Amino acid sequence: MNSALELFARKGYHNTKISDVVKAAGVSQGTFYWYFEGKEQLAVRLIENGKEKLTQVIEQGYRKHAGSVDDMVSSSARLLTDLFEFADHNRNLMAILLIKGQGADPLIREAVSGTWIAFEEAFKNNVNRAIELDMLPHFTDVSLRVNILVSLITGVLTKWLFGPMHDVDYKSAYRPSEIAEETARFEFRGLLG
Amino acid sequence: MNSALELFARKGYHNTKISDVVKAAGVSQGTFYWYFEGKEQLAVRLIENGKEKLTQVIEQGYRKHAGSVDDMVSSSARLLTDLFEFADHNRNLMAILLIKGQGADPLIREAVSGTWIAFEEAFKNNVNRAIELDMLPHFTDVSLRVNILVSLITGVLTKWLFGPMHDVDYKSAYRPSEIAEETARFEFRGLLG
Amino acid sequence: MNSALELFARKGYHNTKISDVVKAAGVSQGTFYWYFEGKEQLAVRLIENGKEKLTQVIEQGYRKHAGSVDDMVSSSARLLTDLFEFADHNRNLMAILLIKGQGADPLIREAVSGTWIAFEEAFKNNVNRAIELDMLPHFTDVSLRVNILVSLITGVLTKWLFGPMHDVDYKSAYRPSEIAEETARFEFRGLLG
Amino acid sequence: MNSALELFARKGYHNTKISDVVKAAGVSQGTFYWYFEGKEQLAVRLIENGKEKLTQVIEQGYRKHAGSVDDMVSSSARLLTDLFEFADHNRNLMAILLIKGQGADPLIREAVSGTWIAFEEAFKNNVNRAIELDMLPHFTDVSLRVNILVSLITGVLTKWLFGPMHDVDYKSAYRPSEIAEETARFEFRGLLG
DNA sequence: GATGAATGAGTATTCATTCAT
DNA sequence: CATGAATGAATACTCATTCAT
Repeated sequence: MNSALELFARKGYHNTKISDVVKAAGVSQGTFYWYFEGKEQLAVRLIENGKEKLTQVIEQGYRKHAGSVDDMVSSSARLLTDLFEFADHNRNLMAILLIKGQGADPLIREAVSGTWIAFEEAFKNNVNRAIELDMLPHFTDVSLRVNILVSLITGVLTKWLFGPMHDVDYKSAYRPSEIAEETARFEFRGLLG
Repeated sequence: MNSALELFARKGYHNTKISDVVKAAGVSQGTFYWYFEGKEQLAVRLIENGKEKLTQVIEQGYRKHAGSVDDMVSSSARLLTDLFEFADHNRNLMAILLIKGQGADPLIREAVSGTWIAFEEAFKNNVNRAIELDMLPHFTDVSLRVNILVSLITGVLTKWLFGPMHDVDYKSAYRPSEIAEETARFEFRGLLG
Repeated sequence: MNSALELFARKGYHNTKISDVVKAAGVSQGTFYWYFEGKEQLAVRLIENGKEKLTQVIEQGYRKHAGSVDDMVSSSARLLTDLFEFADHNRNLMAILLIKGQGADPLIREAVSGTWIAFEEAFKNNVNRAIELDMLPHFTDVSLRVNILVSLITGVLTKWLFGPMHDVDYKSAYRPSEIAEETARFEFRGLLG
Repeated sequence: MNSALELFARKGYHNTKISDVVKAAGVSQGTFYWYFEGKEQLAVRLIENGKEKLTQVIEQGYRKHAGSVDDMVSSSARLLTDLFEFADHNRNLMAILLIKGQGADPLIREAVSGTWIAFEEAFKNNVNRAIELDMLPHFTDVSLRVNILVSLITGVLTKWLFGPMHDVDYKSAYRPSEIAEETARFEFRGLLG
C-alpha cells in the first residue's frame, strides 16, 4: 500500500481518510479491513516496514578497521551518502518518520520512536567501535555525544528533504552526496573544521 | 490561554478538542469563539506569540566584538544556555514548535515554519558577523553551514527536552548549561574536538 | 422521547436507527448526543422510566385487611385491571419489557430484567401479606408459587397485548377488565374453578 | 448447525455474525451460502426444525379416556414433565423460541409465532377433549382459557429455564418433574388449591 | 461442492462551529 | 460580553452476501 504512505506523508495521519486510501489503492473499504485491522494498524505497519529497510542501510556502515582521520571522515560520508540517498528515494517514509508521525496517536508515535531508537543504537555501535579502534577520543559521555550526533543527522535530513519549512514537496539544491559530505565534515570538525 | 498550549503540547493538535480547551480554561464554548475565530487561529496565535519571545532570546546573543576561539565557544555556549533555559521553561511551546505542530494543518505548519525561519535568520546573522570579524573561516556556502548548525540545535533541543522518544513528560539528566556547553563544543569542533 | 419508545417497540432495538429516532423527534443527530450518551443509554433510560411507573401501579394494590375468598379474588382482579389498563395505555413500553428488550444488548436486557425482578418482588410482598392474614394457605415454597403467578401474569399480558403472535399492532377482543377478571379467577382457582 | 443454535441462543440473532457461525462450524463463509440462502433462513430453519420436535412431545399427551380429577392432574403433570424435560435438553432452541427470537426480524418472529400457535392448538385440542369427556367444565370461552393456560406454561418455562432474568446460563433449583407438578397443580386449582 | 478474498451499503458517533437568549 | 444548547457534515468501521477459482 504505497499510495497510503504517500497520503500520510502529504496530508498527515489525521487528514488522511480511509476512503482516500482505498480510492487511491483502487479497492473497496471492506477489502481494506480484510487486510488491516484499522487505520492505526496501517500506519504502524508502514512504519515498521520502513524501519527495517532503514536499519539495513545503516548497518552496512559498520566500522571494521582502524584508519586515518580522513579515512574516517570519508567512510562516514559514504554511510551518510547511502543514508541520504535512501531517504531521497523514500521521501514519503521519511516524511512520516521525521515529521508527520509526530502529530499522530500513541501507537504510531511509538512505532516512529522505536525506529529512531534503533537508528541511534546503530550509530552508537559505530561510534563505540571507532573508540575501540582509537579513531575517536574516549568521551566521558558516549551516549550524549551520539545523541548530539544523531540530532545533527535527523535535523539535517529534515531540513534537506523537507526544507523551508518541512514541505513534503520541497526540492533541495543539494545532491545527497554533497549534503552528506558537508554533514560528515561538520560531524568531525564542527564549524571551525 | 495557557492551558490550551499544554493540551496541544500533550495531546497534539488533532486530539485536542475545543471542549477540552474551554473546560480547562473554565469558560464556555461560546466565549471561546468570541475571542478566537476558531481552533486553527488559536494554535496560530499561540505559536506567533511564542515566536516573538523566542526571537528576543536569540537576538540578545548578537555578536559585537572579535575575540579568541575560546571566547567564541563560550559566548556561543552562553547563547545556547539562554536558549535552552528558555526552552526548559516553555516546554509546551517548544513541544508544539518542535514536534506537535508537524502533524497539524497548513496554516499552523506555516506558523511553525515561520518561527524556525526567523530562528535560522538570527543565527545566520550571527555567523556572518563572526565571519566579518574573522572569527570563522570564509565558508563557500554560509547558508548550508548555518542550515546544518540550526539542524544540530533543533535536533538537540528535541532530544533533550522530549527525549526517548519525544515524550512531553521526559525529564533529561542534563541541565541546560551542560547540554548547551556540549553542543557548543560540538558546534565548533565536532566529534574530534 | 416518546417517539423513540414507539420505534423500539415497533421495530426492535437493532432495527431502530438513531437517524430514525432523531427524524421522528424532529431534532438533529448532534442534539440527540447532547442529551443521551448513545443509543444504548437511550433504551436504558426509557426502560428505567417505565419501571418506575409500573412499580407505582402495582404498589397501590398492597393488601391491608383480611377478607373472604371472593374479596380476595375481586381485589386481585382490581389490581390486575389497573395493571392491564396501564399496560394498554403504555403498549410501547410493555412491548419493550415483554418482547423487544430480549434481543437487545446486555445493559438493556439488564434494565428489562431489573424491572421484572421489581415486579415479582412487589407481588411476593402481596402474597406474603395474604398468607399472614390467613387468606392463602402456608405454601412450602412461596417463591416458587409467586414465580408461577408472575409467569402467568406476564404470559397473559404478552398474549393479550401482542397476541397471535406478539404483533405490536394486535388488538385484542377483550377489554382490560375482562382479561383481568379471567386471570384473577385462574390465579386462585385454576382450570377447575 | 447446532453451534449456530447456541450462538443465536446465547448472543441473540443480531449479535451473532455469520462469520461466528461458520467459524464455530468449521466451514468457510462460501460453504454456508451453499447450504443456506442467508442468515435469516438459517434461523427460520432452526426454528421450524425445533417446532416439529416440540409438537411431537405435546401430541403424545393427547387425552383418550375419562378419569378422575386426580388422574387428570397427574396426566397433565406427566405431559408437562415431558415438555419440561424436552425443554431442559433443548435449552438453545427454547431460548430462541421464548426469548431471543423476539428481537429478530419479521420472518423469524413469524416462525417463532407459528411454533407457539401450533403449541396452543395442541393444548386446545387436549382441553376440548377433556371437556367432551366431562373432565373439565364447559367454559364459555375455551380459547381464552387455553390462552391463559398456555401463557402460564410459557411463562413458567421462561422463568424456570432462563430465570432471574432470562439468562441462558441460569441453572434452576428445580427438576423438570418438580416444576411440572407444581405447574399442573396451579393449572387446575390455582393459588388456593 | 468448497473456499476465502472482495464488496459496499449501512450506521453510530464526534466535534468544530453557530446563535438565540 | 457570556452562555450552552443545537447543528450536521464528516468518517471509521461492520458484516451479510457474492463469485472467481
